[in-house]
Order: sequence, then C-alpha cells, then structure tokens
Amino acid sequence: MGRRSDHSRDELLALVLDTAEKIVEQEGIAALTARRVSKEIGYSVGTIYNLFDNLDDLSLHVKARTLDALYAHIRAVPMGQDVEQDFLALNAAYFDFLSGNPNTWGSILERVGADGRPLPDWYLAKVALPFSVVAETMLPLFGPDGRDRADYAAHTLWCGVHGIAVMAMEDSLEVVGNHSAREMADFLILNFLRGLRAAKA
Amino acid sequence: MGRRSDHSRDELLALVLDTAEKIVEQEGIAALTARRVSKEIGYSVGTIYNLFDNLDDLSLHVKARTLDALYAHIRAVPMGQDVEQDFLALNAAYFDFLSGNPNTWGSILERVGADGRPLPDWYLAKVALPFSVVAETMLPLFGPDGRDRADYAAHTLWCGVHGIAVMAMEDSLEVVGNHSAREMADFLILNFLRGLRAAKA
DNA sequence: TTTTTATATTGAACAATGTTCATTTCCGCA
DNA sequence: TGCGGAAATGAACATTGTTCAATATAAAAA
Repeated sequence: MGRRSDHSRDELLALVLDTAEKIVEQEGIAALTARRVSKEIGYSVGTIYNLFDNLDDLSLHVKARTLDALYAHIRAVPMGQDVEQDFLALNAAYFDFLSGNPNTWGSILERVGADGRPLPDWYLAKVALPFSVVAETMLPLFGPDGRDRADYAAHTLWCGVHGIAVMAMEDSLEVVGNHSAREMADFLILNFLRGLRAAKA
Repeated sequence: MGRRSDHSRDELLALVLDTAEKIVEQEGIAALTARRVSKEIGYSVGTIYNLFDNLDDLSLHVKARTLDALYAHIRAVPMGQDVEQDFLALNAAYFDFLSGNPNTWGSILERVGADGRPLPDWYLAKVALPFSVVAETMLPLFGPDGRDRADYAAHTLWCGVHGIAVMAMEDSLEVVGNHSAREMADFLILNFLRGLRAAKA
C-alpha cells in the first residue's frame, strides 16, 4: 500500500500518541512497542518511524503529555492560604494525580531509556513547570528578596515528596508499609516547613 | 563440549556475579546481557541459565550485592552523637557510597524489570536493612516508648533523601541544578528534625 | 582397567524486539 | 491524462531472552 489520505499528518500524530498513551496507562511502559502501536492504528511499523525518531522519542512525547496533564492538574488547585495549607493542597493534588495515572506517571519517575543521551530542552522545560508552582508556593516564607532560598527549599522539599512517591509506587518494596504515602508526604512537608520557621525565629 | 571441571558450581556463581557486577558498574544495567556475561567468562549462554532463573534473577542478585555493600558502608559510620550529627554522618556515608557506585546503586533506585512480579523475600530483607539503621538513629528523639513514631519519621525522612538522590542521578533533569545533592539532603534532614523538635516543645 | 551412569555444558533454534530503506502506491497538480 | 514527489509499506538485519535435545566428560560401578 502507498500513500493514503485516511489521516493528515497531525491526525496521525495524535492517533499514535493517543494509542501509545492508552497502552502505557493500561499495561505499563514495557508494553509500548512499535509493532504494537502500528497494529492498533492499522498502519505498518515504518509509519511510526516516519513520525518519531525512535521508540525513545515516542515514549518521551507520551511522558510530555503526562507532564502537561499534571501541570494542568496542580494549576487548578486553589491557592492563597498560608504556606502550610497551600503545600498540603498541592500534595493532595499530586497524589490524586498519581493514583489516577500510576503507569504514565510511573514511567516518568523511572529514569530509563535514552541510553545516557541528554533529554531535549523542550522536555526539560515541561519537567520544570510543576516545580515552578512549588517554588511559588514557598515564596511567602522567604519574602520577595528570598527567591533563591525559596527556590532551594522548594526543590529540596519536592524532591523529598518525589522520593516518597517513588517508594509508594514500588509498593513491593514495602518501605512505605501500610502507611498512606500521601500522609507520609504531609508529615514530611509539615515538619520541614516547621523547621524552616523555627530557623527564622 | 560437555562437563568440565574448571570451576565448582560456587566458583562459577561467583565468577558470573563478579563479571555481571563489573559490567553494570562500568556500563550500566542496560549493558547486562546473558550473552555478554557468558562470553566474558568463557562459557556458553546456557550456563547462565543453569545458575539463574533468568536475567531478572541475575540482576537481582547483583543488586543484592550492592545492598550488602551499602549496609556494610553505613554500618561502619561512627554513631552516638546527637541525632542531628548522626543523621548528617549517615547522609555523608550514603552519598559517598552513591558517588562511588553510581551505576550499581542507580540500578537499584530504578524500579524496572520484574514485569510486575513481586520481589522475593530474601531481597526485600536486604532492602530493609539500611532502613533499620536510619530508624535506630531516629530513636533518641522519641524515646524508647516511641519506636513506632521514630520508625515512621525515619521512613519519611529517608524516602525524602532517596528522592533527592534519584533526582541527582538523573542530573539531566537539572532539578537539583548546580546545587550539591548532598547539601540538599543535609538541608532536608536538618529542617525536618528541627520541625520534629519544635513540635515537641 | 573398563563400563556405565549421571550431569554439566553446549549452541542451534525460536520468538520478539528496534530500526532501516528500497520499493510501491497513490494524492495533488499541471 | 499523466507525472513528480511523498507517504506508506514490509521484508530484512542485528540483537535480545530463553529453551532444550544433544553431547562430552567426570564420577561411580563393575
């Protein structure tokens, strides 16, 4: 078969991404293969490679969608309470998103693929966005001239929450045990912030 | 070729594990293939499968060795100062180990392989050991009747440190930026502990 | 010492993967 | 109507994990 007009290039791109996302969400990133996607959309393997450089590229675009969704999700959280309340709300939204998208989000937390090649800038920018929300939330604790220190504290804290999330996903490790990861993250947040406040006083 | 007497079964096991560990440390977990190991030790592929169930099983045993080494490393840290000092010492030892074994340790932090099959108990036990040291260190802050709460705090904190370590390993994400991950973890530890102390007072 | 038994070792074989690219087919345009 | 360029194909190649019948040899028996 040769050239078709079933879908425009953009439609095809969306079709592939939708399908890939569905596969990852339902069966995990390991189930994402070029042949599988091509079969599901009714095109041949080669078509996937007309649209993406390689499988890593495709999975990176799937991850990018998930990052977009996460950003939208935490952007929708009402803010403006005191710092503690804001962070707890952020955390709730984060774990809410995580439990709703365990496989797609899990594929991001894994540091896999890319064979050591650096991640492209457009992707790094998407990773940075959710962090920026956290940094914003931290700002009141340091005042407008404390941007750098607020940034640092925000990064530290959110890497910490991230660590709990990772552990929770590999429930097999039983590190989190029967505790709720969400509560654990709350506990980390509250004590970290209290520590920061105590340091100022 | 048939039966040989070059190595006993145990010698062969050690030979395979040594070789596999070397490969993972030098080139990362992705470079660990059955054929590669068999070639390096001068046996055929089949021999690997005489010794291990499959590749996952082999890599699990390599990871187990790394966990043993980490446990020994942090066990050697002198303890008994105040809680803050002890934790900072633990943290220093942890990041020291991490920077000395980035690939082997990184392969543990990744949650990969095992296709969703649960990890075997003997492996989970090895994962729990380093955590137990952390829990021990936390105990003085809660007193002898506060074991459970100390455990919980220790798990929370160390998952947090773990998150920073993961982020630091994927330096490509630039989340940690030019900050030292070690310092970041120190910062998290100190403020978390200060928060705990402030909550008691 | 010779024969037999048991088993450690082999490597060909199979299925599945990512990736390439010459070939084919068809859309759009003159 | 015919033509040029591009989209779509799928066979082909290299590599992977994994299996298992065949085989060579050490150990035991005769």
